[in-house]
Amino acid sequence: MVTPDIHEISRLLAGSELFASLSTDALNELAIHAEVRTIPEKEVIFEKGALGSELFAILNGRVKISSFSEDGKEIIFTILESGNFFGETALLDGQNRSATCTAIEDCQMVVIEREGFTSYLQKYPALAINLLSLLSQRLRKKDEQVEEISFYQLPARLARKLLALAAEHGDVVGSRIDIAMNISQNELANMVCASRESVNKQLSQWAKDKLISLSSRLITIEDKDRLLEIGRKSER
Amino acid sequence: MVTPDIHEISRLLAGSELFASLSTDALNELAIHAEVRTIPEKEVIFEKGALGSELFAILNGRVKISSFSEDGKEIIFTILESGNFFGETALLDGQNRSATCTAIEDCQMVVIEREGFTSYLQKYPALAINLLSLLSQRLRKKDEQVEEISFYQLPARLARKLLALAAEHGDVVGSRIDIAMNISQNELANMVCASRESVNKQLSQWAKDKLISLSSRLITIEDKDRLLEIGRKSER
DNA sequence: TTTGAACTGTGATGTAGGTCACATTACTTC
DNA sequence: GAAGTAATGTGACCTACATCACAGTTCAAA
Repeated sequence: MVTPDIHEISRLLAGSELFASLSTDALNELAIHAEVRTIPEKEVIFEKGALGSELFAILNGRVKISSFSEDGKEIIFTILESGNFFGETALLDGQNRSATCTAIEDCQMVVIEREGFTSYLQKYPALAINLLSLLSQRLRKKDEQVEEISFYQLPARLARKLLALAAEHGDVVGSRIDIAMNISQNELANMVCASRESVNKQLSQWAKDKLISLSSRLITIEDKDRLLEIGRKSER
Repeated sequence: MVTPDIHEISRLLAGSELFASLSTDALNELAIHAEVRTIPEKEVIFEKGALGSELFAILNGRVKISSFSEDGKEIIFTILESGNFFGETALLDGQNRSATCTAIEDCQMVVIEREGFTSYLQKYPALAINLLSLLSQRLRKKDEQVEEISFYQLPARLARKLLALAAEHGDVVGSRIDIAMNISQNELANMVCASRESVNKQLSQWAKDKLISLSSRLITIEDKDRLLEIGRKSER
């Protein structure tokens, strides 16, 4: 665990969607309650149901937010990356962790404890209002997630997820987009509520049809328009 | 549209989960920006995609929050009643309405416009913090909704939904619980992401097995324990 | 008190996609 | 480089539920 000086932490915080709008003085004040933490790939940061009220702001690396059923099935709610934050739910409503969070790459985070944060919220209403806006957007996204699961069938869901991953985490290479996150087809299946086998078959089919190309752990979107098309039609 | 005096509105606001903790003075101040509105059964209060930034606090009656697919399928996210509020998403993140809202009974609401509300948020950080906590709880509930859809199959989903409706909106009559909301089996199906026919067949079966009893627009839970059991097992 | 319209009940049929059971390939680490 | 583990690819089979197509009921309004 590295702990740089206050001004360094303050500078790092300014890169987070949550704290971006705060003044340097305000950030310095918050930085007192913060520390920088390094987390290796595959480490579980917290588990659903656990106690805990730390807030995490990602400096670099990626994290998955997921939940597991009794018999071990996983659903991945979202993947977060540099600039995003998480852990706010348990912090704000005082209950247990609502989902499990796992590093899918080596990560660095700024970690803030509840006390520091809530007193700070009270002092800087602008932060509270910014957070309200961000939470609203998250609610909106979750509504969309529910809609996708219930309205669309697998091909549309998968096409949409690929496009969303490309937009959020992809690298544009000419007219193609690489999705090179540290994600297996199994995890991709868990994002679209489908079995690994079904996802694999659909991806293979699309690879044959030149909509995408597959190489190990890398999906490249070759024909964005046709994927968009598939994502639009085929309602359930 | 009835518009009672400020003190009356202020008194009504105090009954809302959102404003309950505010002082009388603070409520009076907010009441200036509020009006009382009466909405008849079946009226659409706002539609997904529309512009609008009013916040609604329900005084009495019930409302459904839902969304429709291209080809007319509906998914009902939640049913809200007296004491609940809605409309905050578009207000807080400044985007369009994220879902459609329809009165399922005659309703009375207190309606507050964005300007009044946001200036107020800034002035009373306690309100902001209360709202943050409530939004977190809503996020938590949405996560659960996604989990239910993807982990459980119809019987479990339906059993859980009946129990949830009973807990939130039911009337206890001896050892039974009546769910007498103004809801058709079709709408119940839309709450559990299933077809009306499947829901009907499952309900009929349970009625035969004396787990529930059905009379027109009224479902009575006769054997809560067995429903709980069904809600627990039968993972997908 | 009749007459639509909306809701409920129930069988027959179809299918998306899950599950199972492997084979093949890639990635680690010794 | 060998050996083990994790990830991918692919067919055969099965089942939960949707869809379809009615018939019977209840409700409202005329």
